[in-house]
Amino acid sequence: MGELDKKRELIVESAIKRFSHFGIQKTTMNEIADDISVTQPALYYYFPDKMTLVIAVVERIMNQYFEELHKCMDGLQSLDEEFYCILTLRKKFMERYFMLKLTEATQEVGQIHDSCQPIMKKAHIKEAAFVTGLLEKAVNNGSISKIDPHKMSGLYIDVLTGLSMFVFITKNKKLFPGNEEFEAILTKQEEFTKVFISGLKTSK
Amino acid sequence: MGELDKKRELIVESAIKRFSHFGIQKTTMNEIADDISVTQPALYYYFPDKMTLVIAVVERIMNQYFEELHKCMDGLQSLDEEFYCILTLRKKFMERYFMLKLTEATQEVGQIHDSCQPIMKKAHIKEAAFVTGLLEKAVNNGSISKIDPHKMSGLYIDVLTGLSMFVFITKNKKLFPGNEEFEAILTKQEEFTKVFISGLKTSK
DNA sequence: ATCTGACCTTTTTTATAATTTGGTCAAAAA
DNA sequence: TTTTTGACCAAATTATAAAAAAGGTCAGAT
Repeated sequence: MGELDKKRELIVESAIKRFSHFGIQKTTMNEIADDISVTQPALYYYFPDKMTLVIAVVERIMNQYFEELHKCMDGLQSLDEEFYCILTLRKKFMERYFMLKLTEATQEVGQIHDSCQPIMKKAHIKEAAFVTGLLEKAVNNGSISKIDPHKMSGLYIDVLTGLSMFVFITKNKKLFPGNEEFEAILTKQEEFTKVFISGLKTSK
Repeated sequence: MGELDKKRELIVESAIKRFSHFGIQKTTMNEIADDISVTQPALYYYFPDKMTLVIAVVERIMNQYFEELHKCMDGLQSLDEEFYCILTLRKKFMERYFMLKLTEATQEVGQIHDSCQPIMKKAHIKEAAFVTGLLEKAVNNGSISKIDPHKMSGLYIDVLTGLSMFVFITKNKKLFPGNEEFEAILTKQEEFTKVFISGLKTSK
């Protein structure tokens, strides 16, 4: 890793910290510049604009997610275990990066968030493909019936996301969701997963 | 029905029309007064404030929903048919009364919407109880396994609502959702319902 | 190749005035 | 007595303009 990439890393790390805590909108390029003890124009030597930096940050987070996803999946056998692992990891990342509003439960439509859309879509497809893989394995196992893995993985992830939004919107009268909200989400998702897997065993 | 109630009806009907089209916030008491050809203070003889009128409107809508729900349920046998009927009716009402934002997919927290919360909660409980009844019947039928009807009905409705929010938030870049969005919601809900019912047959 | 100070333009914030809206009340009309 | 009105008020909303802050550029220093 060259000196240039090393500095880029430094910038991204500072950005992740500030974005996670204050949100993207409330973080200025000046603050990030101060963090790494350079003037603000120096930042623009490494990232042409804020949008590019945001994308780099989101990309890094999603990569980390998939890295941990593969790691925690190690040694698991049943679909139940695997799905539970996904739910837990999702909760972890949702709590950690809630302020980035990547699932944009709000509709403060900044062009910044629009720029994240392609990368989030890519991540969504990747995650769906991963779940599809798990389902295909289970089908071949014979542990579930011959459903359409692609279709079912999409449905599964959409419901998970939908349940998150449901809890955030209906129970989130406070400014920020607390541990209770994240726990409520996980509980609902677990309940759903149980029935869902049962359904996959006999469906069609 | 006395003369007083008749006029109240008139006011509520005008309010429903304007609320459905322009939303609650963008409808003024003056406009409603004009609709029924009286001055604005006359309105306050029938409803002490706007909040009370809004509640009357929402109550009327929910009553209509449950009335139609019972009606369209007539003669249906299987859980599949009954759930499909619910989905269709939900779509109908969601399309018709979207502008009231009763599920508040937005977080424009007006005290007006807060005042609707109790009545919406009541309606939610009522709907959940209704679905619970369907599930109990199915359990006694033997058409599904001995699950917890109360818990499963809550889960089912939460997922339905979550899927609505999911589509609205992720696909609604336009100001208003169109027919495509409502269709997308219905499709997802149908797919989910299929697996869900399968799951109920073998769960636990 | 990396960084800075000076500079520019566009957004966002702030402060303030104008308007609208929800709501009240004494008195008139029915 | 029941219903409606015109006149009125206070709070919320909107409109406008000024001030500040933000993103971004660039020639030149290191």
